[in-house]
Amino acid sequence: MNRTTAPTLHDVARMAGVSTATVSRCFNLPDRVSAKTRETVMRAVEELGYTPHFGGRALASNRSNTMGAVIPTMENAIFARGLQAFQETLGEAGITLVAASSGYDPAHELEQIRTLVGRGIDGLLLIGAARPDETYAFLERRRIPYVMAWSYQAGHAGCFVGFDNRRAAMIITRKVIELGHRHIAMIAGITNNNDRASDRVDGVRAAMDEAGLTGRDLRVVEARYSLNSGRRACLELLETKPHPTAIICGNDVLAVGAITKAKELGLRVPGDLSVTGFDDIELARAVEPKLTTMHVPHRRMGQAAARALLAIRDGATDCPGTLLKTQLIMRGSLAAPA
Amino acid sequence: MNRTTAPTLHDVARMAGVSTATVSRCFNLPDRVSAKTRETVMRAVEELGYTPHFGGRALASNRSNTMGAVIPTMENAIFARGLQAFQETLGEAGITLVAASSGYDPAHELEQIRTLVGRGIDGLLLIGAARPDETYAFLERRRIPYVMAWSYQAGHAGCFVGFDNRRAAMIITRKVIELGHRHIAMIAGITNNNDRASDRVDGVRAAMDEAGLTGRDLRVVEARYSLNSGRRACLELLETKPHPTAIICGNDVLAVGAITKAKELGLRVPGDLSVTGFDDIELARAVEPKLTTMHVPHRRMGQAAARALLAIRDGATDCPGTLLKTQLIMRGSLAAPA
DNA sequence: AAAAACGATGTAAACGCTTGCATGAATTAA
DNA sequence: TTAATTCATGCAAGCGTTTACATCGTTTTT
Repeated sequence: MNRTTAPTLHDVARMAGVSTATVSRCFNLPDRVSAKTRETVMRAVEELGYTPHFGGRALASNRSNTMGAVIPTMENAIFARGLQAFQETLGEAGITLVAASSGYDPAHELEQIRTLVGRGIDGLLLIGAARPDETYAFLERRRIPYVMAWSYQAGHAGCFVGFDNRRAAMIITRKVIELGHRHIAMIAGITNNNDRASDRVDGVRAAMDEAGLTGRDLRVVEARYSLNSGRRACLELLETKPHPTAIICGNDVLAVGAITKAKELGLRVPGDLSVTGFDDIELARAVEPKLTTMHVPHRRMGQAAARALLAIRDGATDCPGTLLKTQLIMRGSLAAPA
Repeated sequence: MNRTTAPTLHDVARMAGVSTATVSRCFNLPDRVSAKTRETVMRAVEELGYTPHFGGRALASNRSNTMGAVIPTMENAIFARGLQAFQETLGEAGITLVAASSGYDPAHELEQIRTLVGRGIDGLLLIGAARPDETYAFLERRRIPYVMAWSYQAGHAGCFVGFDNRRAAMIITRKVIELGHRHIAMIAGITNNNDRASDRVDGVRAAMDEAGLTGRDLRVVEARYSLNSGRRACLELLETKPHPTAIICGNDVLAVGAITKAKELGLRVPGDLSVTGFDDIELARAVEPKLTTMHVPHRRMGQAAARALLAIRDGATDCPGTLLKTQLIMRGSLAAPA
């Protein structure tokens, strides 16, 4: 036995005393092989420590059993969690994940997509819908099945597995207004090239309109995804008069940053200032007061995305997209104004 | 993915009026081809929209330009952050990342490693050193270069890119003792199959010994990686007399859980109870009081791991491992006992 | 001017696997 | 008993690339 090179189908076949075809079938169509033979083969597989060679497999079957994902960054807990679930679900189906990150840059995203496609993926997970036509054109030309997560744009072509960011933001804003707040401010994520962030701003605006409050009553500051940006943005909002009595944040991290800053400035939360988040990550329950936020089912989204991609692979013709529900979670950081 | 229409090397060769070998060389050894020919070939490549087929390439060259990573879970911020940096550094070198997760289960880790190896990776990132001999044997037999991150076991074979968990835990414990604490407890991560967690416990014990405190003075409770587990563990520790005056936690998440529980129970932190963390994730600065913790350079670790793997790929013979430094960050959650 | 060296290109054999088709044995139907 | 059917397995032709090795002009050396 040659110990220096990986064992091949051939080695297994020889050891088990069968043909390579039979060994191959043991892996791919187990019920086409008699139980006895299968057992012999599997014993040889064990003994040799055989693992199928990806290249050979991809070449012969025209399938890579690999799916790609390009997300903004794994450092953001919501994507990390979604990606984890995506990978787990894929793994159950024998698919491995190839991952890349775009750093929120559409040009870089396209570059990453190109690389993954060249690597031979059977499907692709993307985040949101805001990207240049060029990217969509590339995907169409190469016939790569893809799903977009975290968004759900009814008018947009393609397959979505996400939720209605705008509507969710409306719901949380309605609650804020219902409690009596009139001076409302928003700390939004960076909206450039980010439909999730901009939809949330739109949603807040829409709810204000609906309640007869004018856009002038809403001050919006954009901030990068970090506690410190949230703190800075909060400070900026509190420097001008009249103070807002409630700050609606585009995500939990910004909200927690805002809360800590507000407390540092001697404000009571929610007594003097209410703050709301969005996402419901673990952080939301670590801060005092606990964060009132919009719960997003990140894990379920990752799972659903994986299932959608698997369905397409298995021949689903129409888009097996999913519109997920979010849920308003009332905790301590939102109350009626003083 | 429709590969039946994808152009092949052959198509390019025919169009350019050369052999497939020449086309291949245009990609891999451009200076072995005359400028004129190369230009003709590249024009054909452009026109056909040709992209090399990954499977064929991997099969023929026995190289994939792909590296793998098997981490416990991406949902843990420290791994997500390290993986992100790992992927970025790899990307700069034209390598793509294939990712899988083990869920902290050694058997599952081996399974994932098998899959990735079968997929044809040129190198592998693993977390920690605690895994069965079988796994190491497999890697050796398949001659897969690998590095282990988050740990640094001097006596252990293999290449480490990590830090000394034991020593770091000693340092933070010394500080706790130095401030006057004598009744100390620890909330550790699950130590089973986790050398980072068990090294941290060892470190705490060692520092206690060093100070002449007996092991009896240290109560250790293990807890899963979640806020709630930290809360439960904290409660458990506070139910028995004498109360500890300081709780050393194996990671920040547990520490934050402990702090929130302590505050709920009406204890002042750090007045009645000091709490320390480990990792220094963003959460550590979101809680009140801010967490005294051991800073771990997760991103630098991911980068260093990528660089080590690239060095090995490029022929480095001795292990290009790295021992990273951690740093004690004093914030508000640790003070002298009342 | 002949010999040697070189450079550009082509030839063809792998690489490890899947799969349509063929084969032959075992089972069932007639 | 014979023919038809089923089932397990083997045979062998690819799949798209890379890469020794061979080939054949061209240049350099002697």
